[in-house]
Amino acid sequence: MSERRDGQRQGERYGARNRERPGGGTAGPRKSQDIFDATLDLLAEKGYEGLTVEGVAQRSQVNKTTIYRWWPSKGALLGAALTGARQLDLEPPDTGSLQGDLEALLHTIVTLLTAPPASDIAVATLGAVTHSPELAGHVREFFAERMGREQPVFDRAVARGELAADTDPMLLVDLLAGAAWLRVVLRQLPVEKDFVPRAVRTVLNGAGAVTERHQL
Amino acid sequence: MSERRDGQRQGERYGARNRERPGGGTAGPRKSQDIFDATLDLLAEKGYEGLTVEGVAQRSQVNKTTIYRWWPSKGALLGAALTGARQLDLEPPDTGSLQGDLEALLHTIVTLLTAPPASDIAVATLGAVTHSPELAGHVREFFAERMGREQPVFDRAVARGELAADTDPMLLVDLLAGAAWLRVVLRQLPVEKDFVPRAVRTVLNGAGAVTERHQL
DNA sequence: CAAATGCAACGCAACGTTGCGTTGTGTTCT
DNA sequence: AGAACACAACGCAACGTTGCGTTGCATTTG
Repeated sequence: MSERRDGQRQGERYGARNRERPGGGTAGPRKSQDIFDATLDLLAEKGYEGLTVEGVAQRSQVNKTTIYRWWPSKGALLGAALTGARQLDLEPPDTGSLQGDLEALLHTIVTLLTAPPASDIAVATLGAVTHSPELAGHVREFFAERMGREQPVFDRAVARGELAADTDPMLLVDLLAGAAWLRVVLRQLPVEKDFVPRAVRTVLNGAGAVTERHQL
Repeated sequence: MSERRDGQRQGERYGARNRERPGGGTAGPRKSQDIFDATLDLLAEKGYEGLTVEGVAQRSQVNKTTIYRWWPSKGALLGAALTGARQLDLEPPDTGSLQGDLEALLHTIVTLLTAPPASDIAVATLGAVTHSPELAGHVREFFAERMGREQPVFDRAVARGELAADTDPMLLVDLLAGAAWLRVVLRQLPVEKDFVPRAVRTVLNGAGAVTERHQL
């Protein structure tokens, strides 16, 4: 039932991304933005299974033939819609300390996974990875690109002496982000207030008791 | 002839009434085991979306009506099938040290997520959590029960002085298991040989550089 | 004009449901 | 004991519905 209850995607609707038809860049239907909006809206509302091409066509005021002429499948359509979605663009932080950066990073992730309407899109998309190889490819690229953008956080930390130079940044990110995913989606437990600082502290300082600490 | 053959025992279909049958086990259709097997097989083969009730009926040599008489939906059927699946029962380890236990635990998880055929079932099931609230409930219970069974690992570690008494065990498990999930499913990267020991070492000792370590 | 879109219909598969007949296994009644 | 019965479970066939993805042809639009 809910109609356009979002309202923040609208602003960037005319972002001129797919508008270059004559020039010959990225092609797409004339109303591609409407189609993408409808796709993400419906994904958020009904999940990946409930997302239907015919539903998208109806909401975006487009014939379903048009959609099929440009994208061969539901996965491809969603992939294209996500590519244009700025909602998942998270700026990597720079707070001055590694702990601060990681806390900001994890906090952003938790927010993305819990705060509607972005959370509906994010959770449904990541959950659909196991169903659509096409989507899986997009998600893989997304994570790879994100990792690249987060690299400076760790470079700075090494420069500050907060991190051993041979540390694997991806492992740290995976530990933190993975814990958030597991907690929110699989365990379906609320994220306590201190989840973020505790997780970061554990990853940085360890949970080991006060026994010996082998120096490097 | 009497024509009251069906439709009146709706109330006692699933749930409470699954008692003694000739087989002596938990009941359902006579060939429930065949049905469950077919369900998990097809799930592994085609994923959650490709899993169809009619496919299960065909493979298990049962009419689809029979399946619908006992389970109202695909999610319910899969939930029932998973309940009987012993493949996901992982014995919590007891190696003598916390590090050893956690490595064993994480190794089991990584194996479960990567080694067919169990991995197909596990990945598809966990991925389907975002699509079926019914399944989500089962998964939540599964994780809760697992956490309970893993508790002794941490109790022993505290007793040995390897872990501060106020440590949150679930956080450690979530960090490790979440990282595995993210690495395997979302990033779709291979798990390196030393992933397990490195992850455990990070969680126990921290990734912080050799600066000061605040002593408790 | 030509490309893009609209439209209507199609075959296909799976959904979930229904009515009715059949099987199998106990129970009861001579 | 053996025939008759009761009843739950099962099979079968068909139904209407939805969504998929496709096709041929008319119409709009730049």
